Amino acid sequence: MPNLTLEDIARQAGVSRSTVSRVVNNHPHTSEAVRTRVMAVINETGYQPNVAARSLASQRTQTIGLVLPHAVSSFFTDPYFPRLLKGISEACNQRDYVLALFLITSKDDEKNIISKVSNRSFLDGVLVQSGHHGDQQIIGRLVDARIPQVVLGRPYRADNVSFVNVDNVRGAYTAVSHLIRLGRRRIATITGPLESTAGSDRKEGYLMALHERGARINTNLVFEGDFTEQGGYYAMQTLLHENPDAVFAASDVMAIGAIRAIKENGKRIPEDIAIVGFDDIHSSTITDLALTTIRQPVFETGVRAVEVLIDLVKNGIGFPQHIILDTKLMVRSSCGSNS
Amino acid sequence: MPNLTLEDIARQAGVSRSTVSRVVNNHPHTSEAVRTRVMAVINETGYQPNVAARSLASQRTQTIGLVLPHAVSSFFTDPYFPRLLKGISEACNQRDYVLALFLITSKDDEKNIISKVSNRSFLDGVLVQSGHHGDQQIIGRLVDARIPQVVLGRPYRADNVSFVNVDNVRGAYTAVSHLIRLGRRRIATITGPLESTAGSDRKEGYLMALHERGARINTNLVFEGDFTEQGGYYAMQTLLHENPDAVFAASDVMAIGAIRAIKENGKRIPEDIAIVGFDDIHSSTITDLALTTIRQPVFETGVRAVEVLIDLVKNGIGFPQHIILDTKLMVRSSCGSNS
DNA sequence: CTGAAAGCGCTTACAG
DNA sequence: CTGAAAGCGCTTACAG
Repeated sequence: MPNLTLEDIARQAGVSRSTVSRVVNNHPHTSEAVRTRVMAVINETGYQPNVAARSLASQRTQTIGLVLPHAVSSFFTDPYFPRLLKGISEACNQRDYVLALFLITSKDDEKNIISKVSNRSFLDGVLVQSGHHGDQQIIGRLVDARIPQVVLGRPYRADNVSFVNVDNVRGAYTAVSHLIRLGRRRIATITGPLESTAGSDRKEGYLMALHERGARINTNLVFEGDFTEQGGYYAMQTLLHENPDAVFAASDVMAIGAIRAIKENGKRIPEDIAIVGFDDIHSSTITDLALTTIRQPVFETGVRAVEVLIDLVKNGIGFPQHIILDTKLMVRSSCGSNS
Repeated sequence: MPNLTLEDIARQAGVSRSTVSRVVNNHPHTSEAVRTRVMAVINETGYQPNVAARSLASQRTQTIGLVLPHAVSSFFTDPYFPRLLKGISEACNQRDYVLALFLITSKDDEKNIISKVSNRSFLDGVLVQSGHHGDQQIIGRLVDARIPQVVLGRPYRADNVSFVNVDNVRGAYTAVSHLIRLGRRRIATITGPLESTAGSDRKEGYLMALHERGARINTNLVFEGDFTEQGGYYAMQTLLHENPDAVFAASDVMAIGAIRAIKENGKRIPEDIAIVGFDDIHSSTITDLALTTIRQPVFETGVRAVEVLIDLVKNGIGFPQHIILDTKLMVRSSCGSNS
């Protein structure tokens, strides 16, 4: 069967091409009679509009891109990405946008993808997962190309760019304040990579909470992790030498590693060491211990980012929008209760 | 800046539109002199061809779709998908194809996505993750629409459709044979969902190995899981009543759950119960125990699927291609050594 | 509410 | 090796 065109449908329905186009696109001013006649022919024939022709004429592609720069290594281990992807994907479906995915895994990829993604005729807008210095390049290119973009996470230089982020500072602050309220005094932290904004923001929250109670910071209680279980495990092994009575791990995955180290060391949780994580990944890997943690709205981050992006696409880039979503302390048994 | 067109470049380079097009697309018959002149103008101006116009004229989109039907729930917990995605994504980048992602998370999504994906003008081809009965619908629609497609996994009805799969039967057979060789006699299995082809194929491998040694099957030693850690945990709790001396878990994630149940029960691994998994997810979550497992080439599955798909796109659908990749037994400490 | 017509920016035989 | 020209299949002011 040859591909059907608007022209074919028009002929069969006895109207003009323009009219069929209006029906297909739900334009307001079409008479009920004509509309039903045309729809009948469309359903009968299974006509589907040509996407390229439509984009060419309308200068819209109804497609947005998602760029994951430099194959964020945690992409493969952290449940963060699947949840984010689900939010983005559902939001796109609902608004009738298609999602194009770009995983940057090498320098070659990067060049290629940057030039593809900055072609205005290709995508209506793009979402960039960010939080590392290296991401500035792609963000800058998109700004120069005047392509609507929304950054997921906090970019290093936030001016001129819209982003949707979670309040990492406040989340970490809340976690550590909780430990302080419970009477813990030697509170350690396993940070994320400090060159990432999520890592450094959560560390800042930790410091803020300690400063607030007027404590001096013991730098031996601060250890940089990498958002992996393995990293959490090693970090905790080192921190154990300092005899902490609590730990704030900047991700649940690292908390799981830390717990393993603590147990191997023969200490009890929460009696000897209380622990709080960050993410609320619902990991059943640790159901023998309910982990107190900071829940962050990952799914919602994806949805909001798509909403903002589509707004920029439709109404122009204008002023950058900065959306900061709240986190929530989930109290469970891993840090005990007031003593 | 107004968007540049071929016409603009042609004018500046003093050649025709056709010639610029040939240079841009690396067509063979263009003189070196003209080529360099045109390229100079292109680089100077930053010209990028209009994607829609190109698709419309060439009837190619250079885009392939990846459909994940019914939000395979393990998408959010199993490291399988990120690895698959990486393989697919890298292969696409290298061949200059763009990847459009479709997560089906609801019935509404499904309708929408099926009709979008079966529009010939939209995608050059599509990859469908499969292994459930429900996936037949979308596969059928794509066959009807004569859109090149490759199924990831084994579809229920394999005729007429190309697929790339892992040899699940043989993998499971190898795992269980290994346990038999080690002298284990009460070998249990935690299967995947039996309505999935991966689940039932791996169960078949288990049965094959036992039949081969002439054993009767004890159905109490077979328990259906769901590829989650939680599911593995519960399955193992039940199986423990049967006093098995070995378990074959149809996924590493389930094996992790099973290990938890075994330890809670006070049994030793591998002395009391040997365990073999499937996947080789390199989970550091269980580094206190090195898990013997069947490695499956997930990344390569993605790459091969893209290769086959692009072949179908370029050379016509023709006869369906069935590619079955080998697995490999990774012997570690969780099932001990010969006794 | 509907139609005729211009235009979106490419590719690709067809000549030469 | 290069150019003129047809054609890909839509959308969208502009009239009426």
